[in-house]
Amino acid sequence: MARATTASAQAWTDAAYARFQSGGLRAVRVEVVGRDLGATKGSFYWHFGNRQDLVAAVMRRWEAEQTDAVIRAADAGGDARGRLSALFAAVAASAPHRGGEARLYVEASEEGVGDAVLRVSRRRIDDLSELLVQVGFDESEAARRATIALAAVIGLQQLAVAEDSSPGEFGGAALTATALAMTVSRDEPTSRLA
Amino acid sequence: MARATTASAQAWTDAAYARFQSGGLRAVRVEVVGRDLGATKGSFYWHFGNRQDLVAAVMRRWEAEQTDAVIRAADAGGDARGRLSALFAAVAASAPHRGGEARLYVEASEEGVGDAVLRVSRRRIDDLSELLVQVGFDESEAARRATIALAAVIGLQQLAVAEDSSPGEFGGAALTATALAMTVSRDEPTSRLA
DNA sequence: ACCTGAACACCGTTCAAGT
DNA sequence: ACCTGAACACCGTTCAAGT
Repeated sequence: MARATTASAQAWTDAAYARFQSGGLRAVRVEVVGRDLGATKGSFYWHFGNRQDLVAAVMRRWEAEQTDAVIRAADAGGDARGRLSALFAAVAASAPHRGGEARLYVEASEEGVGDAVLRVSRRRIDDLSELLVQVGFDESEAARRATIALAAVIGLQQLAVAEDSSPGEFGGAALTATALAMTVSRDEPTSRLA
Repeated sequence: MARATTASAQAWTDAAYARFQSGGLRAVRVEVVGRDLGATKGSFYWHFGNRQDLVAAVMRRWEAEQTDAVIRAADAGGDARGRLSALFAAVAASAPHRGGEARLYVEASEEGVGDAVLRVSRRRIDDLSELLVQVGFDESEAARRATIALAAVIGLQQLAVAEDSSPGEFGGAALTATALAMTVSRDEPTSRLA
């Protein structure tokens, strides 16, 4: 309806999203984004209740744009095993998301928008889990393995962030291959180890 | 030497460490810690160059206190296999470190003290790696698997933080058992057992 | 040598006032 | 309806001044 309103709130969200992509949620500051926009803080507080609302808008956009490009990369074709290795390779290749996702889990919960990140995580676990069922795991074992695999990806991102340097010891193809092997192999009866 | 100086800087570090333990590195703020201490910011800037120095002192303490209680829990006895499962169980049991370590990877790198967290991580990887060598993996495969396992632990912490609730779907014993099974099993690549 | 207190910059938030 | 500009609170940092 109010086109101008929508456009202007949109402009704030656009500019905030750009800041988010390069510097994480913490880079989404009202004053800085306003400067990008050539607007004052008064303008912002007309369109949004507070900074958290802007952060929430950024996360809504992020969640919507998580059209799961990585997962789709694995849908290229082939059997479940081929798709699995394509998926792991795609994740490894997209790892240099330096500014964004690695920090997102902690930041999102600190900013009160952890739920968006959780929904995306669960979706990824579900997708991976489905592939694991296709290679012979039962549902619950597949779900657990998918969870661990996603956790490993997240953890490697954390380690890479702490490491700071770009390629680093936590990003190699060898690690990806190992992670895949750990996810799909099972010579040990789980019962015997617990 | 200057006993008073040492004591007072010590007092700042003590109070800062308490804040860190309950609220992470971000809770280490000069004004707040000063309030805890009944001192002014002027006092702080006599003992420290800036806030980062205080954060660094906190991290030095943290690293020193990482006497690896978890790893030692695994040293209780038994063979490598038993120690491995004890280690995983101990990690799972100590997971509810709500205030501290989960946020540490991101926070530490943002505060410029990511190296401390990296050193502790490498130490943990080395310890786990050694156990994996004892159950038959070669050095490099063991190192990779240990890295993935640590990453999974870190990632599960991230997910739990995002989830916010205490017990949660990312902290169960079943997941721990699965992680252990994934770490020690290998029917896929190097298929021979001795 | 150690500390206080006031000042400044930065950013989130509010609000009276403009158009 | 939409925005400006000034104000305030908060916190990191500096510094002249006290003891």
